[in-house]
Amino acid sequence: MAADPTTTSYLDSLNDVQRQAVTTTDGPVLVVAGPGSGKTRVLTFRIAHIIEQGTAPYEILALTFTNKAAREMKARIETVVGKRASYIWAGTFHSLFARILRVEAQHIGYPSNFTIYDTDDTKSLIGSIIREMNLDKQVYGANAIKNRISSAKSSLITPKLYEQNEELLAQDKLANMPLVYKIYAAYVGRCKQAGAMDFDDLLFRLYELLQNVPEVVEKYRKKFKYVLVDEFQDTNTLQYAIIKRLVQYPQSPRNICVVGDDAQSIYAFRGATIQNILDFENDFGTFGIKTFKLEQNYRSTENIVNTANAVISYNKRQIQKSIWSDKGVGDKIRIIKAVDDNEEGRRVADTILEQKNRYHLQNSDIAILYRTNSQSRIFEEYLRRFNILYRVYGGQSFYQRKEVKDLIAYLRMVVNPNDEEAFRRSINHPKRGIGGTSVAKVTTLARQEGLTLFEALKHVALPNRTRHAADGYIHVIEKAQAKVDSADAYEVADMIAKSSGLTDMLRSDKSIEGMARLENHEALLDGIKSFVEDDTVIDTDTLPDKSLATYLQNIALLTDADEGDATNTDVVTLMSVHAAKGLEYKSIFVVGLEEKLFPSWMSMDSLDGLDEERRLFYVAITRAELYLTLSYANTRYRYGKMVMNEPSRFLAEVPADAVENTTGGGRRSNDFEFDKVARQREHRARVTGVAPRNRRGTARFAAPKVDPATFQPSPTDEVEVGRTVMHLKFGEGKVLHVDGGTDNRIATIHFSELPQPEKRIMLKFAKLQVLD
DNA sequence: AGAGCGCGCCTTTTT
DNA sequence: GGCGCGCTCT
Repeated sequence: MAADPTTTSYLDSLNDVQRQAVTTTDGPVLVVAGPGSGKTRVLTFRIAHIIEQGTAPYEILALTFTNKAAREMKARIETVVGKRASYIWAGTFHSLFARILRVEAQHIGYPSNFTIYDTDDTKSLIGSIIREMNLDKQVYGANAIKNRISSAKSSLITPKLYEQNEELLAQDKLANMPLVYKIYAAYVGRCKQAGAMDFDDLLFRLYELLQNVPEVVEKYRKKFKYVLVDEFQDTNTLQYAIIKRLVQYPQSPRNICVVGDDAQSIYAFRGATIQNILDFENDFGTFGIKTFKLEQNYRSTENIVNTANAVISYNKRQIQKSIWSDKGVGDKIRIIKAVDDNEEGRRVADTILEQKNRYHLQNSDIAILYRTNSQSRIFEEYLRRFNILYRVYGGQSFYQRKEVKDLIAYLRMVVNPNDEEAFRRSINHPKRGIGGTSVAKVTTLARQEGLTLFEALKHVALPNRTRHAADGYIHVIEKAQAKVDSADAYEVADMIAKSSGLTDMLRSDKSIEGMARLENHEALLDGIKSFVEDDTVIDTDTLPDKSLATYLQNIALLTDADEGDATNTDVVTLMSVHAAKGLEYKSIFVVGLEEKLFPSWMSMDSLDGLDEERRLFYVAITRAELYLTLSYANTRYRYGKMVMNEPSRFLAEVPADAVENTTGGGRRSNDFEFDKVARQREHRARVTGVAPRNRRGTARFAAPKVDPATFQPSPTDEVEVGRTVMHLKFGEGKVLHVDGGTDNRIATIHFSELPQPEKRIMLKFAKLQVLD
């Protein structure tokens, strides 16, 4: 196709290697991309280029590591190719595969309403199995077994293969857990029976599907003309096997592009292997593989890039490349030495204030990165005292909170009554007098008769009073089930919140924590409501699905980082180094640089472990554009005990000439004074109950821009091109365009108050008031 | 069956 | 230091 003006304009903004990586669309391509080298630009332009050349967007599969990365990518492609971008199959492995499995589940004996078990469900189910097998749970730790099962699945090892694998059996014997293979088999059976898949199953079951059902694999091979994989260094054996299944077959065009950086591989702990990059070169070597190395770093100053290079050179095994920058030497790296974790927190907050003043930085230019999520607390404390707004990513997500999971358990029961973990969670919560003994009876009957727990509950012999309670529970679930096809997710959820007694139970708890729980409970209902009312078009090739089942599958794959940034965007970011991958900030603080913390004590006994920690440190420092500050404390509290730590070995690997000269220890004379005042303030806050809790608040769901009381939705046939309309959430907007079928009209509306003003709105769900 | 108390474990990192 | 689990008593 001849280059039209738009085509050339985006290609012009790339350097030579980038442009080649973009325009070499056909055949296998490996892009090795250093930090800040424009990897995302290449990926997005490449997809845009493929579309410009005439491929339909829905024929492109783009696998990213996080939902956020996928969303960003789509938004950026949209600026080149327009609205068509929304049809691209871009998302995480887990979310896109769940979407396929929902359609194809029947081929592998699963309902399309399958439940997704999260980590808690998995652990709890493994716990039940251990108990039922009468094993000592001191010896058989649920966590260890979960990891064992997870890595088996990630390496394509079924229970059957596990049982035949001498090496794995020997390892288990050595760990005093010779029966892991039996637990694994039982676990897989129970998941299947419950109509549930854990995170690994979303990959593994899809792999099985592609392996065993020819018409399905045909269908998706035909559908996906181009496949792209971001962060390829973090894929595991199973993920790569799926990719190969899709693109590696006779007569395949092998239009596969993987982008990655071996130096940024930080997920070996969950089965990711750099081996995939090497294998990729072998697997596609005979099919004219093209390799491009992006080595110019456009993000960071020379000081930062040189430091990163120096640090990573301590790792022996790596793909040769030389990352360079021409952004000038830049500021020296600062190192904060603190006597304890408190001082570390205070001095980091102090430095943030100083940088904001000196360099005119916004809060949003700054991030604090730590090795473990538990380190966030102390920084939160001092940022709060200094009146610096912040947001913590990671840790417990909203949907992991107990009170939220309690209501979700009921919703899961409604959608999939076979869901064993949802049953256990909801059966006696709120308390209705069905305790351990009764549940044990139910479980026994279920095992004997091969029934699900919910079925068994209906038939099991129980004392009168308990029988009555059980019938009440069954009624709550079944009444909601009767409604689930005719009502939307919110109506069902609202009904069950009341009929289960959950709302009443939370209302009666007047303690501060109780009120926070009630708030979260209500926030969940609000969230479901906005899911139902959300009338923007996301995946236009499928009709919007407001069912409870869809809602549940959506939230199961949400992580904390995906949740709304809607309210206040000028905040300092706090997160783990892992969560920071792919992001960049003008100023970065890497904190807690101590032996046994960073590198983690868990990884210190192996060279591979240490290498991965070093790559993690490499990822951390390469997030910085202009300013990099490293900090450590000589002592800190861990499990309530004071521990002493040596400074991290990684600090010694930072070149001395890149570091700012700090003469004289750096203690300020008023440090102690400040401490005293601050402590008193903190104490007062605790006593009066104003102490900050619930760090993420409930504002996660965007507040309506319009007063709902005066808002009057107009009939949708009044929505026409050129009219000014009011939307409950997006405010005032102008209708640019209306399309779609008669029974599904879609309006394109420009909302001037939004950062991305153009929205596509489905009129059949729309809440719009026509103003003139 | 449920409330209350003490013990022990936890902390890597995430979809 | 805090949470979850199990034991014991009612």
